[in-house]
Amino acid sequence: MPTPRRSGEGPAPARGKRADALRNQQTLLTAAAAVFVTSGVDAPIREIAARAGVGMGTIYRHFPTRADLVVAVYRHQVEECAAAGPRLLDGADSPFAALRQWVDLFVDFLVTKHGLANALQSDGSGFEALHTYFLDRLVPTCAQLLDAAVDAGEIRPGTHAYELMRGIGNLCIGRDGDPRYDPRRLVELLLIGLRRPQPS
Amino acid sequence: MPTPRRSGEGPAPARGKRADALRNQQTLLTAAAAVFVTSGVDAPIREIAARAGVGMGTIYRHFPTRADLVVAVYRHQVEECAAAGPRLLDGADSPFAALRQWVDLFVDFLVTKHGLANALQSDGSGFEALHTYFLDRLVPTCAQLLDAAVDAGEIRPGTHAYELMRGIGNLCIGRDGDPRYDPRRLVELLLIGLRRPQPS
DNA sequence: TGACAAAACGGAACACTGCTCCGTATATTA
DNA sequence: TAATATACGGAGCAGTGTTCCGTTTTGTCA
Repeated sequence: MPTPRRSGEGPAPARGKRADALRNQQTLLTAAAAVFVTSGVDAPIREIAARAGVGMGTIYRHFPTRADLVVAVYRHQVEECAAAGPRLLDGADSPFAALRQWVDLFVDFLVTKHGLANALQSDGSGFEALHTYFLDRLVPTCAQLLDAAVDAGEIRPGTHAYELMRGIGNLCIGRDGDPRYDPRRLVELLLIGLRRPQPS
Repeated sequence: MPTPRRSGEGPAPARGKRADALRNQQTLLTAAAAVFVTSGVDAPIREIAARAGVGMGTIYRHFPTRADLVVAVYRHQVEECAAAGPRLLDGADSPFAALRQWVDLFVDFLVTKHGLANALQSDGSGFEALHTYFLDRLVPTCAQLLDAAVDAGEIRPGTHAYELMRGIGNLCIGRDGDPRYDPRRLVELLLIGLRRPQPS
């Protein structure tokens, strides 16, 4: 019955993989999540492997680049964030309010992940894919909210979702816990800057 | 005559240093500047040493941390930027215009230095001093411009220069040359966000 | 069940980088 | 010129990313 037939190629077969491989993949995700919390997303690979009780080879086999691992760990939350856009658009008082709420969501996500915002913009070796995944996944949602706010006349047109997302991500970079620097305040400033001068 | 007496301690004696030491220090600055352009401010120390034709020990003796070297290379430009504040305040049409011009100056400086903005916020080992120097040097100037604009009623009070500077610095982080991301546009948005809703 | 092939594992080993340490070379002074 | 303080050079250690291959485990089939 568990015929491992795989007609096409597709992104996520997960069929035909050996039981130990599946087990280890899960173990690695759990270990990585834990290590990310304590040591940040750029923790030594060895540390994650040790935590999971596997060898270095295993980690690289499952997650060829660091970005693959980070994406896997945070995939759920990113997808959730992407999905929240339309919902907020429906529920909020105005498109701009929805945009603001959504941005808050995104910022909350970033600031609670030690070093993630940094990694997102890092020009380091294994992080491009991370950058790409986040942007690919979230820019469309952001664009939808942005467009709605433009259509409603609440904000000036001309700003691209890609640029805004990167800007917000950038503002979230920093040693966490500095009371003199709160990304939220600056992000708020950025959003205010988007507004139409006069409500027409 | 060149009595090497040094009464106190002070920051910059530079007296009594051997001729070769002085020469090497200069050579290192030149080499570092060149390497920073091609390989970024986080180029391998070995590369800089090789370029200068000196050993590793020499570089560490003159510049104990990476930040010391980076600061030394860019000191002139940073001081210049700090000094430009008052001048702009005098010459511009309004304090806000002066602030904008000054920010432009700062952004221009950052975006033309490969990886400098990154390093400024890096939580890496040898970069804290860099962060500190830039902020110590530029925050007062920024605060002066900010206060003037507040006093003139052009912008809302409540924003701190430190936070603004860090935000601007953060926005300048990124792989340079991405046509879809222009720090200047976002910085402009930030400045617009600072303005008073109604010119009172 | 037992044997065999494919899949997966583990970790030694290599490369690269930051940084230190100390024997050697050079400048300065008397 | 001799003596001494300074400065130099680079080998060497430590931490990390990444690869490679001999060994082990799993799944299959007779």
